[in-house]
Amino acid sequence: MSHFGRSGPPDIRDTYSLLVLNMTFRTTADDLFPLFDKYGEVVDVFIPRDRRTRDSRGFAFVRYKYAGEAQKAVEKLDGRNVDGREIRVQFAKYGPNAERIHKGRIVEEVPRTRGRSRSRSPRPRYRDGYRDREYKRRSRSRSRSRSRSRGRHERDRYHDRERDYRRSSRSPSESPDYRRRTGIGKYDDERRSRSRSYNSGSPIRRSPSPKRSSSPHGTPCKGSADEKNHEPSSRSRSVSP
DNA sequence: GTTGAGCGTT
Repeated sequence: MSHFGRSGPPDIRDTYSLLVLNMTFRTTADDLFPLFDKYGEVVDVFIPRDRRTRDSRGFAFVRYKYAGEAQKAVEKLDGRNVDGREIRVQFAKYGPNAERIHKGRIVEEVPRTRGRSRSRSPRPRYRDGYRDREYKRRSRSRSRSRSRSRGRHERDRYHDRERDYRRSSRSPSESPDYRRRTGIGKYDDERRSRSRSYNSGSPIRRSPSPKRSSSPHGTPCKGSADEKNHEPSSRSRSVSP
């Protein structure tokens, strides 16, 4: 077994975590275990994988029982050619729960934003993250083009998935039937249709160009002019897709 | 089929 039959973090209390970088995406824990086990007692080998594709991310964590062995493995396996690529072995700095790790060993738990932070420099934590950008799907502020393929694929796939999800599921309050049955005024219907015109096509996408999106008084966009040309009554009835 | 700096698990 690659994961030692474990489901969660076994015991990193007295273990020394090593971070293996620059390894191939096809390298598995089973391939790293014999290599690292030769230089010491390996407690566990874990390779973070994608939550959706379950694909390797290209790095792994190897936990040793003793720091001496870990250090030895770092010096010996650092630069070792694995599967046609030289891996980079170094001590882990952070833990899964953001524990502070010194030499791969947990020194203290995650500190709060006060106290020790003053003493230490507010180093920019580059956890731009994998998780953050998955859940927050921020494709704007993330100008850090670190990876071209992976980020692009993730964003595209998530966009598609969200679009499908939003398209397939619809709240009853947004249903024309519901509005008609509840007896909401038709002016509301017009308002709704106007709102839909702005969102026509992209449900959540906002116009990237400010001059086009905000035209409060003049230079109406094509959509506004077109909308005014059309009859509101017919639009009210043609709200149903 | 791709990718390449990094810090992690049902």
